[in-house]
Amino acid sequence: MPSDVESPVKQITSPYTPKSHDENRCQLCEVRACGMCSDLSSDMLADLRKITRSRDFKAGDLIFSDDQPLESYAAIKEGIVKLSKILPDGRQQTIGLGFPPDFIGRTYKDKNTYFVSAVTDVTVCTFPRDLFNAYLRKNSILEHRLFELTLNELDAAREWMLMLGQMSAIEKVATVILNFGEKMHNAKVLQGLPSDENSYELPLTRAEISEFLGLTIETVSRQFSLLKKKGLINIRQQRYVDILDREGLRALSGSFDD
Amino acid sequence: MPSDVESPVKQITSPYTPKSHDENRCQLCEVRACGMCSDLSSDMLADLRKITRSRDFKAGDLIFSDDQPLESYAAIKEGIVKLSKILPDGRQQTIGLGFPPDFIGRTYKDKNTYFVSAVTDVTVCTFPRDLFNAYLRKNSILEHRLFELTLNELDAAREWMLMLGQMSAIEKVATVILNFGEKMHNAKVLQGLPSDENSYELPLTRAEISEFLGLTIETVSRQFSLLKKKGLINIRQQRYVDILDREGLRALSGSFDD
DNA sequence: TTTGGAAATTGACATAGATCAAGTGTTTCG
DNA sequence: CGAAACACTTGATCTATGTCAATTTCCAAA
Repeated sequence: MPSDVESPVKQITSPYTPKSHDENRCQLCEVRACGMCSDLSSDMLADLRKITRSRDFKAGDLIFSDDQPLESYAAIKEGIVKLSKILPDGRQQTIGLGFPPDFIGRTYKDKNTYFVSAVTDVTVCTFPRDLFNAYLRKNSILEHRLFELTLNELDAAREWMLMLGQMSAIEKVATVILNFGEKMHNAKVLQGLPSDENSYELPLTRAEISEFLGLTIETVSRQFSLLKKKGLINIRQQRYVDILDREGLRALSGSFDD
Repeated sequence: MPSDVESPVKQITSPYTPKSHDENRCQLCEVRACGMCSDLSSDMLADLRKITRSRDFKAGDLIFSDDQPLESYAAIKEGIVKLSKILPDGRQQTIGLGFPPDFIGRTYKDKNTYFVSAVTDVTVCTFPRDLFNAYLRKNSILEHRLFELTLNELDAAREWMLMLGQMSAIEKVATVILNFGEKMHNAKVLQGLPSDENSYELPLTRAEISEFLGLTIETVSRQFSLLKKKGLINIRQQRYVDILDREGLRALSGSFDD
């Protein structure tokens, strides 16, 4: 339990990096087909595009804070973000991760109840809060899509609650190794890159994994070593994971094998 | 860790208890003003009423299972339900509680990923799945309202994640005592009953509280005794809580005092 | 009113994971 | 290239919570 309250992020970034209103921006968008815009007609997309800006963040940057009024929402085009909550004494819990094409920000509220920060370098498409909410109220196709994405997020949050409340350290770690593998694989496929499902670079440091699992760094590290000793995984240069025995991992993860 | 996999509920209930299509049912509904129907015009309400049925459950009854196809959704009119997930080896985690006027069921999916069971005797208003989804797609006012309710549920789920991941046993118990007090107070006010915010009947048994907090019955019991010894609460007949020192409780709960 | 059973409490002990401390790799930057 | 900074690992303890077991309290049915 840390004694001093530290910000979970390195710095707060500068305002909008204005970019030209490239007419083709949405057509070229990495997440056009699968994200929040996937059901929109070209006309609707053209409307929405008028209020969007592309914006870049460096790894570690704060994207949204939990205390300042939210100026905009965002859709992740590239990179990974984490959502986290912090207790008055500084204890921190990661409550979700965002991958492309996730939407971030609390629609219909002017504040988030959590921090959003960049885990890797990140590119997002931003929407000014009030304009976006107004547009959302008028466009029920977009609202429907966002509703679906929110339902998925709720399902995921509840899955993590089961993990946080009931799983042992080894089960938690086995679960994230499997989960991250899947996420990283999807992200690569989305980018059109080749990807081996059984081999990937860990997107989070041990410290970040421990914040996510509700454990300490040391415990996470010990579980990695244990899984390695059992021959279920291999780790190269601390950050590259090879899954050697997927079924064994899944059995250890305590979850259903679906 | 229990060795045998037990159903988290006593029994599965019989099918619909048909009731007459009372024209006034919706007007008289306990949760007309604050629930999912709150924004609907009388015309819309009349449409929706045609597909609804009122249905009663006894404490302990299973309402929705996580493995059978979902036949209907429901809105809670009276009573308390719990949502829970279960691991293959029987470990169970309560992932949410439902009070009037909450909506239950996974919209746009034909299965829940969790169990819903009655904690107390419960009365709900049910909607056949396919008819409701179809109606929802046509009525963006209703969909908007449900979206809002879902966003609130997501906020709540994330709040619990912080608790599950970071809080100590005493903090967890202090937090639920405060939370349940608020919930029970709201429920009473909604019913037009008198209510003392500092004195209420616990809706859950120690076993249910422990499933909610990711602790054991014994640990929960010990924390209750400890809070009593510290003079922060009093407990009568095991189920009635008096909050004697709200500020002290809140300080112990580790949360912000908002 | 008594009695049986469920729910809750309490105690003694075991242990998973936290904490504290001392390393070893890995990357960055002068 | 070397040194500093950071990320990770490993070991030795400590402690909060789980586990097992024995009561006690409460409530319902006879």
